[in-house]
Amino acid sequence: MTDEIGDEDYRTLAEFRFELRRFQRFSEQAARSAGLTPQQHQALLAVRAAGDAGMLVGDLADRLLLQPHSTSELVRRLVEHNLATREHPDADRRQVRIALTEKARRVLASLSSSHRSELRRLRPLLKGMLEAL
Amino acid sequence: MTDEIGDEDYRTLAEFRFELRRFQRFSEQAARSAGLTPQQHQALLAVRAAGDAGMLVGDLADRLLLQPHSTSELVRRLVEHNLATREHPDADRRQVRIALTEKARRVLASLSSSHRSELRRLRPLLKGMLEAL
DNA sequence: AGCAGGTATGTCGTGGCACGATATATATCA
DNA sequence: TGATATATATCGTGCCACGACATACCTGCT
Repeated sequence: MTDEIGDEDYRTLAEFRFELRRFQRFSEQAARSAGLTPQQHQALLAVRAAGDAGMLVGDLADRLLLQPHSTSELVRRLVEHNLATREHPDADRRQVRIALTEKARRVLASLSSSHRSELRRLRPLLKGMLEAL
Repeated sequence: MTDEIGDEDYRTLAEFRFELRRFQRFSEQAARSAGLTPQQHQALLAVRAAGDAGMLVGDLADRLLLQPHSTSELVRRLVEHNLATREHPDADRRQVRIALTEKARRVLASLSSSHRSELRRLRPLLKGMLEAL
């Protein structure tokens, strides 16, 4: 929009996106090796990060940037795979509160550890590219 | 795998992924506003960053982390929308060299400028989260 | 030269995932 | 109590990358 973009900027932008794709590929691969789809992994992480009280379907939709009804389907699959439980709080019985199963917590702990390592490995590279912009 | 992951780590990982999703949403939205699919945008950026000589389908596949035949379909759509040209080099007539059209270069310049701004805006946030891991 | 095998790209059919449109259940408030 | 809003769910659809396979071309070996 404002100032010009030069060859070097294109290279940096392309390189940044390339590294993001590699990270996502790493993450997808790790999730699938653990028996999860990438989306299921992201859902577990978001619920776990929200704390012990669990999370509502709508809140999860906000964090995943999905439509509520897409999130509803995702949660159905989590329950189907014994990764989450659904519960209607008495306060508002339209809502559905999601909590993780023991199995989910176990799988997520392992995935998160390898992700932290991978991100630490990528850190200098990503920071360098962010500087270059 | 090695050391334990605590509540704080889960929050940082979840926040990092949330910001990545937001950036991708921004990027998708920007691409669609410019009349491109997100994949088309990434393809144009990769070809542009490769330089004036253009790029082979296989090289583009490597940069986009796609299968060559998926990339072939993507390139077909680029040509269809007057965003790229295909050419068989004399040296090896199996290959297809991709070059950007003027239209593509114009659209990409505008998109890249807004992406650079957005990334500069995000920079402190992303760097902070990378530190926290 | 000619053929066997490799390489670069392309075609076709399929599946998964998020979406739009719509439905259901529950809550809130005039 | 009825009207409207909110939270979640269901159903059918479309898109994109993939697997399986096909085609064109190249290269080395004999």
